[in-house]
Amino acid sequence: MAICDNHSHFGEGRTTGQRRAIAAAADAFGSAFTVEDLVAATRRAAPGIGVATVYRAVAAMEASGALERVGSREGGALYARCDHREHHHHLVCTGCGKTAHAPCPLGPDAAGIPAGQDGFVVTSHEITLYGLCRECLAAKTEQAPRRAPGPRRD
Amino acid sequence: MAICDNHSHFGEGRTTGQRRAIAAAADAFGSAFTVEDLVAATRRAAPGIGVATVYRAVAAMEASGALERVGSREGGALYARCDHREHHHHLVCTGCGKTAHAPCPLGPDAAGIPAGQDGFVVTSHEITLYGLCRECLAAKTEQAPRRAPGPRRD
DNA sequence: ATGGTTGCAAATTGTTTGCACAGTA
DNA sequence: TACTGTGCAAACAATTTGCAACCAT
Repeated sequence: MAICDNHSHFGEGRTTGQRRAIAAAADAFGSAFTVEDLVAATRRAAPGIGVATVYRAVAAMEASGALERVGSREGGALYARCDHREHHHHLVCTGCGKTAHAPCPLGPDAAGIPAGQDGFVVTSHEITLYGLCRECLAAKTEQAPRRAPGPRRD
Repeated sequence: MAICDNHSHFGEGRTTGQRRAIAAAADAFGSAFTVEDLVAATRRAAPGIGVATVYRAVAAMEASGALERVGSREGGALYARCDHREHHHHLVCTGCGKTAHAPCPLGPDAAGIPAGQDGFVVTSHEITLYGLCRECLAAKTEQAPRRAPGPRRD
């Protein structure tokens, strides 16, 4: 799958300057970002861009698999660049929000899922690993342990 | 842990009629529910209860571990009764929203997490299993496959 | 020319908060 | 009596949508 046609981040849509700017801004992030972040970043290249446009672009990118929702941070959804290559999950740094991809700890094709529980048939799963990236870990150990933006269940 | 004192669902709080009604309503659910659902259910026993009260009660119950957020459904958080006994996860039926507990597929104390990825140190994880409960599975197989409220990433 | 895209602002919606009053401990 | 919990409504914040102008194709 992943009918990754010629169109870079958006599935079908037209290639406009704004969309290009949004895609570029998204690519530039090395960590997860909120729509708000993306708007701010995009505006550095396309000053007058509207929030709605970014929301619509994000929806399109998510639909085409160029973006993935990796959780949420205090009322705002977190996204990360990510080409739907194959089944994988995300590591999210609770310190800075940086994300990394992680192989599925359940195995190749999600084998190992304790199915049958109460007659349930598991069809899919969702895993998010929280932790600290190298930098945040270093910062944390050399200073007094501070409160981190704890894992949000969303 | 789970300093489950005499106070049933709320940690410290006082025992009021409303809170009792809310707790009872929460207990009555066999599946995950949104705050909206809970408000509706509670109102059958305590007609005049306010939304804010329920939100506050939900927050208290979540804090005390009597309730757990198990995802979100189209803009609304999903909760489920759940006493924080030990580390576990949830099975959510994509057909009806029913939930069940599931042991952690990663093992007793989350061993098996592919840590070290990019210098990350994994401190916690979050897993939600989606699938179909016995009833929904039966309903699905005997009829034409219908679209289910697909797993929301939150 | 055609239809998707954009901006702006208004509208929605889920959730929180301020405040005066009621009820528990 | 001293607070905590409750209701109501206003406040908020994230996200969506209507609509006219705009621009790839």
